[in-house]
Amino acid sequence: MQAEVRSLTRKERELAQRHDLFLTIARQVMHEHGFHQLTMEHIAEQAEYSKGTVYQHFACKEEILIQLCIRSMKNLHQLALRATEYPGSHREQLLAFVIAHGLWQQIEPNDIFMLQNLHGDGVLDKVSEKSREQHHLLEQKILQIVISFFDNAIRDGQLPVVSLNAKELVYGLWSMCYGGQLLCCYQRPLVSLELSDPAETMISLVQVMLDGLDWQPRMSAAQSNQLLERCRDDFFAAEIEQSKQMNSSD
Amino acid sequence: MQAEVRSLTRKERELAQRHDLFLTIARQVMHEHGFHQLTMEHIAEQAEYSKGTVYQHFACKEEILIQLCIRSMKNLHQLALRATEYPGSHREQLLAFVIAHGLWQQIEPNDIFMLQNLHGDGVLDKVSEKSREQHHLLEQKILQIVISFFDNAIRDGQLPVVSLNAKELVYGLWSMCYGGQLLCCYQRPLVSLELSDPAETMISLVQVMLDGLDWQPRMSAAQSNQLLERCRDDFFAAEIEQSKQMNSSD
DNA sequence: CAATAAATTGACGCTGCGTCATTTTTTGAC
DNA sequence: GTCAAAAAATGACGCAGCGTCAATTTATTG
Repeated sequence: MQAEVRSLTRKERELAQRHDLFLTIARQVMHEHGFHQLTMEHIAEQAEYSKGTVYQHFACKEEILIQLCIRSMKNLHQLALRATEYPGSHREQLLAFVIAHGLWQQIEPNDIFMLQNLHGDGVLDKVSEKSREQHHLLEQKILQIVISFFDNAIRDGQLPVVSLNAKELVYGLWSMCYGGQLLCCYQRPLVSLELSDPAETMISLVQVMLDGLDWQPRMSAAQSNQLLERCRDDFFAAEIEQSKQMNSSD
Repeated sequence: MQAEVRSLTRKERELAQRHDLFLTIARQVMHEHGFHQLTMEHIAEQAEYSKGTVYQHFACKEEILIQLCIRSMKNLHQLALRATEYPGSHREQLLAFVIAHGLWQQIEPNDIFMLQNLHGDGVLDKVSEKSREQHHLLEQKILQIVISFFDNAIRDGQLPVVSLNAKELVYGLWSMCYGGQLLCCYQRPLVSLELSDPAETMISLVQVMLDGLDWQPRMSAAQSNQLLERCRDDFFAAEIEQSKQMNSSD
């Protein structure tokens, strides 16, 4: 019985290991040549397996993409959870998340391309129901954390209730962060805006938005910079290190 | 001589007409089935020409896409130009543009998909230098108009100079509007945010941002709504009508 | 009307997806 | 250790769609 179990787990380990190998190779190829250059043959070749074996793990190219996206979003989710633990005001916690979001992008700039491709036409249709659900759930979890920052601030009287509710404000924040990341990827249109540090600019822009909401306590530019440094060099250090290791192993 | 000229122009007219026909069919197919379902064969078939003839007009699928994007962005450019003529404060002019942007999206929701696909992986690489330049130029022109709203407001002392300059603020505005449009397209993730009217929400969010900048004169919710109605029902009526006609002819 | 130029066609080669019958490897009973 | 049954791996195959180009059709002109 024990032998049977051990045997099964060895098999399973091998399977999981290969699954990871394929994902890792796919990621590398995608980052070097883009999603549309990624071919199942190429992955198989690189991994020294045949195409059929790759197809035993992933029903299609798109399935590989979404699994890589899920991997990346798990990192973001970790960062979001960590941000809820930031010792400070609700406003600082939200900003910690925005900073984490920027760091997440900086650690692996190509991941945002994957996310963009995931929403490209016909991709989500081809993907397995399971992966789609997993991705959606992860997105909802992150979203819920961000909503809670707003809800908590409203509850504690630090964010006055205006015509916009918490969810609408999250829509704005999400739009700006996501849109900003995409624009940075596009590169071409942005050069004329001469941004020296888009991630830092984004933090200031979020501060402007929070000021517009009159979210207390307000923060000076110096306080904002201090928060950024604390988050980057200290508070998220462990998560960043972990992400970096995950990515460098590819 | 005249006969020769007349003959040439007739030829040219026919050519231009067919060029438009192909674009129009491509647009329709894309809106019905998405970019990756668009095939040169299909276009040729629908237009009752052969594939080779389509290839005399467009070197590849991607060239069709970018030309459609250029078409759509010309509409947006018209709206931006019109916004500069809005009789009101600089703040109102900027908001008029944001409103126009929302209307532009509402008139043809699928156009934003085209723009997203344009930035998808490997698309801009395949496109002709000429189209890429044309697209870029159009984008720059629109961007320049938006920058000028900020510059003018700063010059006239209505927008106090803060740590962010005009271009950085445009980055924020653009990120939010563009990101918001994309999120609306994705549909799935947004349902949990329960937005009744994303376009209207976006205007309020921009107002929040402008309040955060302390851009004078401030506007009440009532004034904001009034501006929206004036823009939608009156000020941009001609441009909207024109766009609608262009799109319905497909 | 014929010669020439221009436009149009669709068969062809190619790449890459996804399948599945065949081959190879692993397993476990004896 | 041997062998039959099960599991895993393989790559040839069919298919779709891109882009090309030699051959054909249509238009122009002296």
